[in-house]
Amino acid sequence: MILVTRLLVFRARITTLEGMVNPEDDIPFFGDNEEPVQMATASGGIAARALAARNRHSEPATYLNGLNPEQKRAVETIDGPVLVLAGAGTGKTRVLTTRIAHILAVGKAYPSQILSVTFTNKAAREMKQRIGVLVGGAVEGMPWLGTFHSIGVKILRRHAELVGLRSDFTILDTDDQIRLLKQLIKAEGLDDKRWPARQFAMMIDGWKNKGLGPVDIPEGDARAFANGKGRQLYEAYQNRLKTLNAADFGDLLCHPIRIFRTHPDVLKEYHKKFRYILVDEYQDTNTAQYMWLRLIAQGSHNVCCVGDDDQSIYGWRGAEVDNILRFEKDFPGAAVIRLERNYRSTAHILGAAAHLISHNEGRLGKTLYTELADDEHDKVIVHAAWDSEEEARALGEEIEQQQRHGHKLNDMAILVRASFQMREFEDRFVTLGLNYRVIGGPRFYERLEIRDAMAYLRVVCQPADDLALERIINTPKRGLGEAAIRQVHDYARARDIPMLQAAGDLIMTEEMKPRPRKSLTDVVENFRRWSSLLETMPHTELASQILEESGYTDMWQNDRSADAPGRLDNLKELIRSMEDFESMRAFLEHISLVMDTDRNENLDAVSIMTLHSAKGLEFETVFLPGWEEGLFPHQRALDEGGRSALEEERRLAYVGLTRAKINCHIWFVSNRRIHGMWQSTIPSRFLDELPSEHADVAEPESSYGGYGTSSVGGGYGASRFDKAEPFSGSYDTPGWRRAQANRNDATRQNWGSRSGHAVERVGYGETDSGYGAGRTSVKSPVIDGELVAKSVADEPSSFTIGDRVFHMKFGNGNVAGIEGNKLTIDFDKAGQKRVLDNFVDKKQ
DNA sequence: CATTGGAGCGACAAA
DNA sequence: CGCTCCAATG
Repeated sequence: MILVTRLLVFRARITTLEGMVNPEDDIPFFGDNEEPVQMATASGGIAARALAARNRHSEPATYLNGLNPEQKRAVETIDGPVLVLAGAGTGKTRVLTTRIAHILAVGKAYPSQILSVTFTNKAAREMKQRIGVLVGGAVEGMPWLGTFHSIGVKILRRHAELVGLRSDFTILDTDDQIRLLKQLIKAEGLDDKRWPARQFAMMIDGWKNKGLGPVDIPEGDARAFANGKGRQLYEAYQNRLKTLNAADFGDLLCHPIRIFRTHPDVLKEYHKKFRYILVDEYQDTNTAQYMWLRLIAQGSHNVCCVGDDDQSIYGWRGAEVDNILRFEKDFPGAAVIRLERNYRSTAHILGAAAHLISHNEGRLGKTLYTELADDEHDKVIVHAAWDSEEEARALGEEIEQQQRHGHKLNDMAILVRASFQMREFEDRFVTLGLNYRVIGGPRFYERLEIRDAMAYLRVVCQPADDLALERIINTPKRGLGEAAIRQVHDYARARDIPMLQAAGDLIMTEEMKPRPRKSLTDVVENFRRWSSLLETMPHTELASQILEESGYTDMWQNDRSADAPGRLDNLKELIRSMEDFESMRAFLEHISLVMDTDRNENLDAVSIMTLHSAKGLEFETVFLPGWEEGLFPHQRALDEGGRSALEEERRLAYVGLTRAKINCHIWFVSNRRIHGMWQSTIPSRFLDELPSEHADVAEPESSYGGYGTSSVGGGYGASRFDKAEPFSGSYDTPGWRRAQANRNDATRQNWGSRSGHAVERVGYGETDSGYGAGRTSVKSPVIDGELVAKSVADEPSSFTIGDRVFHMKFGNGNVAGIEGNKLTIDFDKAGQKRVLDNFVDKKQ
């Protein structure tokens, strides 16, 4: 009852607002979904109640309670440009959401007049949910809360015709993009092996990240691909997209920018529209996003960007940390607010992270502090494991241990550098029966059968979608082979019409052989019928009808292979998930933009995800496996990117550490399988950047220990880590120094001796000695003049077929084949394996 | 035209 | 290792 009263008061307040707003300022925009919203609904909301309370007693709003002075300032400074430099765990999201609540509460804007941009769908979802807590149902009136891409689509659909598209354009994913590019490269008469479409797709992505169209790209870039045909191909690609009525991810930003620039009247609408602009993760904006934002922000100047330069991890995607550094120049008079009090992590975790990140040079420099005492908490713990299998096993045991101590699986996460690391954990957890959830891993919508089904739906919704048609025109098999498809394709290209239309024309002629002609007629008629049902039949029903009538479900039912039933299940799941959308088009748009599905929200499960997708999240316990040179920092960063790439890797490590609230466990292994071959690895340099006051090495003898006891070929002696002393100062022999200088070799090989005595752990004395400048030639690691390993065989292998050999992991075996320095060995116990010759000893 | 097997190759991160 | 592409066969 009391609640109801408060809501009424709040509602009254909103009504007043309506009165206050100059009608001119609120030009009805897109109508339907943007009616002025009733802010408080049955669910109420803190801000709503707070405001109600304030109205009665003139008290400060309670939603501001509990904010520290800086946070409060960031929330209340709503007019003019504001830059919030918010370190990890300093309540960034809270500031953003409270700020929105505040803007609404003081009546400065309608929910629909706030533009709020995030990077990931997850962040958008979370923000929406948290705003909902504050302002209740008013959040439903915020159509402009979303990712750059989803907001870009929304704008583009409204003005598609200004860039030569129709508003029902298709959004192509990377896969479609590559297939299309491959066609174009071939059509140009180029060798698609020499000029891989994948690489060209990346170049185009890069250009679009900078907001460059075909005419804008630098001459050098244009020449770099396909014998100087780069620009021409890019142009052809854009033209083809137009014909296909399609846009790729980059276009979702670039097209709106072009529209804003060429149509000031359109831009003006948005200037009036967006009274307040908020941007999350500003350090990750790329040039295109930055331009987009600046164009829009010219209107109100009420732009608030929140970011942390230490968490900039998307440089490879074109992010410009500069954007955050030059904010004050771009928006003169900007208020800059620093949030440095960390509410998330223990002092140990914070201390470890801070020390690590201090090795970076290019940063604004913030000092995070916490008021949590650290004497009762564990340090960051570093574990060593023999290989990735054992890493998974030990990590699994650690999780079970935690579980026995009453910790929820939901509070634990495994954060990996690269997604291929995930599988090992999944395998292990399946055998353990441990619940896990993979976030952003191999995704539902990337499965073959799902993509096929989607292709059918795409053609029905958007008949010009040739890529989709080509995908399924002969799936299931209908006798429309390469020849027939080419015929349709050529016919279509010659007349510049969509393939489906071409097919429709072609079957009326005598040009085709009878058999394919009959099949093609069926296809064309089917699609015509399905399209005509689009407006009348419920979309889920239509979808299952399409899959039935096309013979697609039959195809899998007749399939005797083991995974066919699973695929049928997935198709059912696809149809089921369509129910949540109001139309087939809405469904298609959703999945092209947000590929992630997290079902089973209420299941208690460990999360497995990449470090990149972990940004913004937090967990009680965080596991960070795979801290080895070459994996983390990643080899490509070491080889190509120089110092800045390495610093980005370090920021990634920083992000990983700062996800943890209480416990943080790091793992490194000495053997990892890369490309199916076992390679020896050395611990990541980042481990040496953890200060010993905040990081400990796990005792090898603890419950998960037993490194040397691999099941295969076991009993080859003590663990190499028995005497590991990771944080014990530096080694200083000449050979050690040379080894360090050379450690940027393409392959990290067999460090230390193989005879079982203590391993020489990397003890970088000074941080800048081992890497950075001066990598002129690639050499193999050398210890005291002895060549330890080499990645490329420049001389014949010293082994011959039939040699009896011994391998650390697999035990004894016979050499069965030799290719360069790669040996195929029949092991007595482990079967046939391929290994590098450095890892086996010849027996006399 | 479809199926099959083998060679060859490749890979980081995401909307 | 796992995928795609190609050539050789049914």
